[in-house]
Amino acid sequence: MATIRDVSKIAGVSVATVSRTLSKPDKVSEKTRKLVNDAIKQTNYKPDILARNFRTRKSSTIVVLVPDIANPFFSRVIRGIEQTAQRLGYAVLLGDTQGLREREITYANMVYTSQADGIIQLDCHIPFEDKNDCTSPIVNACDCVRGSNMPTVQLDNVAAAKEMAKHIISLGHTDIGIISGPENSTITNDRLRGFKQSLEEAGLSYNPANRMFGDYSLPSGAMAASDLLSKPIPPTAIMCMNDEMAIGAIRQAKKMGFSVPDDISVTGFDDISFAEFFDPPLTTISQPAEEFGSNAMEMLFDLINNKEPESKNILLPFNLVIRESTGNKK
Amino acid sequence: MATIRDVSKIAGVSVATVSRTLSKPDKVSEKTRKLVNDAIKQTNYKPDILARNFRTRKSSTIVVLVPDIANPFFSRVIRGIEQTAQRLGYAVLLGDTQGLREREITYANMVYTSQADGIIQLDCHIPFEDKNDCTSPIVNACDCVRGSNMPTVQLDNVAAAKEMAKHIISLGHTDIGIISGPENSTITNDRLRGFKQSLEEAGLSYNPANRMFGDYSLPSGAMAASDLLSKPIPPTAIMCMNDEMAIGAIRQAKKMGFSVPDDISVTGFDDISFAEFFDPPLTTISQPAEEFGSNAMEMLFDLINNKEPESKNILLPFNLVIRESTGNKK
DNA sequence: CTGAAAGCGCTTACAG
DNA sequence: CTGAAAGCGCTTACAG
Repeated sequence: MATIRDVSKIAGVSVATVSRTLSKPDKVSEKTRKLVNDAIKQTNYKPDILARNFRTRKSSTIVVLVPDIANPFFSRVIRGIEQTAQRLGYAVLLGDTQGLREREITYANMVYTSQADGIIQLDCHIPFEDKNDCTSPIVNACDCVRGSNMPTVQLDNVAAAKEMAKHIISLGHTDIGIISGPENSTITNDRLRGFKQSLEEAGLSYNPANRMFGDYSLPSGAMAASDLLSKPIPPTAIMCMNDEMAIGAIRQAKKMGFSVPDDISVTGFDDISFAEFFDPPLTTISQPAEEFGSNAMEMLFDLINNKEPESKNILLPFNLVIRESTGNKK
Repeated sequence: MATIRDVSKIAGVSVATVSRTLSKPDKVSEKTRKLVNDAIKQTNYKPDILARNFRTRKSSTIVVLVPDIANPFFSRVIRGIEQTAQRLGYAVLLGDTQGLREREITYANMVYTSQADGIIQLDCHIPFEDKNDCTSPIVNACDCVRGSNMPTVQLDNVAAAKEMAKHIISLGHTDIGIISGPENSTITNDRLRGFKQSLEEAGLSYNPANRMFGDYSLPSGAMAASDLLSKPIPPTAIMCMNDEMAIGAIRQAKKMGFSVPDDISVTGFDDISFAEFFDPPLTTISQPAEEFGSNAMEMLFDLINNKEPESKNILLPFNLVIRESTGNKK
């Protein structure tokens, strides 16, 4: 591979001039610029970005910590990150953490080792050994740590769950099951809170026995639904904290001979592409997945470059999408 | 941040010795080793990997070119890549190309600029300006370019499609629609070939009017099915080239009043997690998605390190999974 | 086993 | 507008 030195020799100028021609062409005379560009073409020179990054002390790379890349919602978030990163001149390193603290720390350490300039964390953990030492540029998106000083991009999960519960209650349901995510997730807690608020406003009481735990996967939704529907008097509606669990729940309900929504209404969350194509199409909360990514990346860009972001706590809009998996209580 | 120089001063040794303590501790006396390690702890020294990479002329990073990261099959492949890369000491850069040649080239160029040591391409394109100049370490996985000299990891798509078609034919279907991927894809062509082979072996003729084109998305499957089922005499079975299109097709069939599989059998390909939970559960071909990734990464590792890979053309096993979306012709 | 020294390919004040 | 020179933080022959 040709280096900047090879180019400078052929062009008959110094390496500084070649460098300048590349980075600040207006600071170079037209004549010299042509000389250099010709030499670049002749040698098929490509600047060594690794050397440049090393010299300028920035990697122009960010690392994204994602608990599960195969989750369709996160995939879309990452797509949003990648597109914006590309536009802003950053490369994206993939850190599939499986939610493991050890892997989160390993990947987050890349900032200390100059391999990355910043971090986007999609899980509700602080990915540092010392939780008080969040000195790295980091944005916490999607499921966010409550009360940390990390900047966030999130949904108003309380309000969204509240609106969903309200919709269910408006259909006449009073005995409502809930399939929630794992207990230590901020998203889970917020959505549960919204659910409870709607119950309360409707004068209904929250029955902890109606709450089942899943892990956001299809089978976990099916298992939870099985428990709920095996009760002597099963609930007439189930609110699920994501679409996968809702799809698993509906599948299980059908298997057990329940009709959806005639016997039981089921709702999801996220509005993944499959939601609309499922039978019945899922009533759910749509979220602008790509925007989580693009907003997080833009904010991180400001943080890395010591600009004050417009906002350090972005709340993205949601939308209740009513389809056919919910119906009036019979 | 502390540098290797800071550590060396505190430990009272040369930087070379600090470097050695890190990379070849057995070449350093126990006493010195302790001195150095203490100094490392005291200064909280973290080696600058960017500098190390620059110095050793390798980035320990690979870039993966994926047409669509939100595709559930590719997500799993990438998960396999990431896990194996991590194990082998490589970081993974994400190149969401949207199938665009321009973006493929941009990302593939990272090898020339020292930002990456190798490439995994998941699409059937040669991602270089000059298609004959595949000098970069590259592995072509999933949808592979036919007749290029890039090493490959793929499925025997001809055999898989053949087996699927055989299954459909064995149920008595003779008028079979096919919803295929885009025309220029190797996967598409191979699967079509397998389909035709089974027809031929069964003495059936291939009817080009029964072939619809999709783009592997849910809506495209629905649209294609709509065309197929609007025919005066619609086919009694539809073979789809992936699960999303099959799910879209079933959804559309149901909308149009067809029962699946009673009126029409529908098959998918990939066995994504939703396939099993759909109604009816999808008859499909399962592929070991993560293994595409791990095999590709292992092969790329050998290529990067100038070891001869065990095989340069890996064929992964598939499995016909018969569920309830296929049934006997009535 | 250890250290002095060269050097990886760039960028960037500085001087002219 | 241009060049000489320093230097980013490491690694690695080489010599002892």
